[in-house]
Amino acid sequence: MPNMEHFDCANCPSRIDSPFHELSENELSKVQSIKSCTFFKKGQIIFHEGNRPGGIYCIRKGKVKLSRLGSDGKEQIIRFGKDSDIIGYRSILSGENLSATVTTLEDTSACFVPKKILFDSIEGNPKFSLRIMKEMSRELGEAGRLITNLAQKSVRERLAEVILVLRTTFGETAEGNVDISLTREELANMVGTATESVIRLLSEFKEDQLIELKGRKLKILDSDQLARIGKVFD
Amino acid sequence: MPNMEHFDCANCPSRIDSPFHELSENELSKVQSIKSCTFFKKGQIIFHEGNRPGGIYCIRKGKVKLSRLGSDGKEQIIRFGKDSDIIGYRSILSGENLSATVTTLEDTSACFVPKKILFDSIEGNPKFSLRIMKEMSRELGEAGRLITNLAQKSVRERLAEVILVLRTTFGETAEGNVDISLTREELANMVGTATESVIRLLSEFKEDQLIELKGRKLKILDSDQLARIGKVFD
DNA sequence: TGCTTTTACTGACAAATATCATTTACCCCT
DNA sequence: AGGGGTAAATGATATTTGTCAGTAAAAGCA
Repeated sequence: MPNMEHFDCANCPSRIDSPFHELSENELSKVQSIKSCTFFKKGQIIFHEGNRPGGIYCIRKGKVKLSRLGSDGKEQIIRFGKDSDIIGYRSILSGENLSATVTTLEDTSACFVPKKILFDSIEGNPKFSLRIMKEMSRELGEAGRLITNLAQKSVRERLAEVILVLRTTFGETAEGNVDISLTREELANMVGTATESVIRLLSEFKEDQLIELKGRKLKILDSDQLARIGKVFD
Repeated sequence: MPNMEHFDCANCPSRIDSPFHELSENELSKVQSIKSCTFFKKGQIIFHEGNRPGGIYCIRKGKVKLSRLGSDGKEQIIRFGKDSDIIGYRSILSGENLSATVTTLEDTSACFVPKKILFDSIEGNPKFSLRIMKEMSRELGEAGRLITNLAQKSVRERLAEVILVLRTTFGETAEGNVDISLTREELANMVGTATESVIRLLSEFKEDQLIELKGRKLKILDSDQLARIGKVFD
């Protein structure tokens, strides 16, 4: 049973970047009074693909992966969520089942907002609606890029790109490592390849002094060269 | 220079299925008075990736493909649009450049709605907003499925699935052919493979009596077996 | 309709990647 | 801090898919 605590939205640093930033004081206090905050340990599942959620989660602090099962039962990581991201809203808005499973990658605290509040906010505040739409638009653009990469790039290219994307998404620790800990299998499940291929290619990148590896800690040494390998132009 | 004509939204059969169905008579008449209808011949480009559109198009009648250029300059077909679909709204809503090029696959008539009207409709009508969000949610779900397939399925599996998806999307002609005409290269640009591979696999499917081929006309003979090959369970 | 350009097809070969089996390392838990 | 269990690494091999070259067919246009 997850730990509960009632955080204050008004002081939540993650709110500034979330759609809830668009709400009036009044609207926010309604969210505040109804939401519930939950603590998830690393590896816990927040949402399960196929279920119908009763609301969304707004991530206060933490990291999660969104993944789907392919037809062979293999996990495919679609995207990540971190501080201030909201998850589960796609399913709520479309009225479909959850299309992805959400799993924490480290200890995470997130606030559950019942769907009624979400719909009320959309009903009453066009700025909030627009903010949600903007978020979805961004995600759709991102999905299109991912589709093109998966369809056209080689495994080697995709892995190089994934390494760079991870740094962009999660940043670096004080020691200069990419600030996310993933297994080789999870990397493979992002790239869409076999775990062994990821292992071999990482060794190659390490051999070529593009990255440094210490267990799951990964440091980027030559991002220019990685970008060239991954054909990342932007 | 495309041909112009002013169609009546109120009588537009495509409006029923589009987000504009949510507008009041008043709101609709404003759209009606400002929109402009355009005729595009087969093969014409409606939107060009990277540009900033001044509004969206609502497809009255026709078929289009949405595609992006990969880093090697190869086309990737992301999805299709047909009667009652709206295109270009992602870019308008996110404020980003167009992420895809839209090209007509046959003669198409579509109505241009300036972005101001779109924003006004969102501002003034939450039902319209919700309808747009629902549409985007559906697309995001679809994108997630596509990502998983591209990452995990073999070329053979993907082609089998694509054939079935095309029939679901476009239906069949009176003769029983899938009601869309695509080149082998375009099929390859959906599947994410080389044109030669598509040609070989199509011949194989034909050999195995799963499909019938006459030039670009394609008839599905055994959709169950195709679904099994493509690992399509739903 | 006939002509020109594009598209479709075929084969041979090369390259990339998956698969399977085995060993080694390391993570995590109590 | 030790040890069981999972993850990582490596090698050998099979399979899939891409590439290149060349020919045949068909679509589109004057």
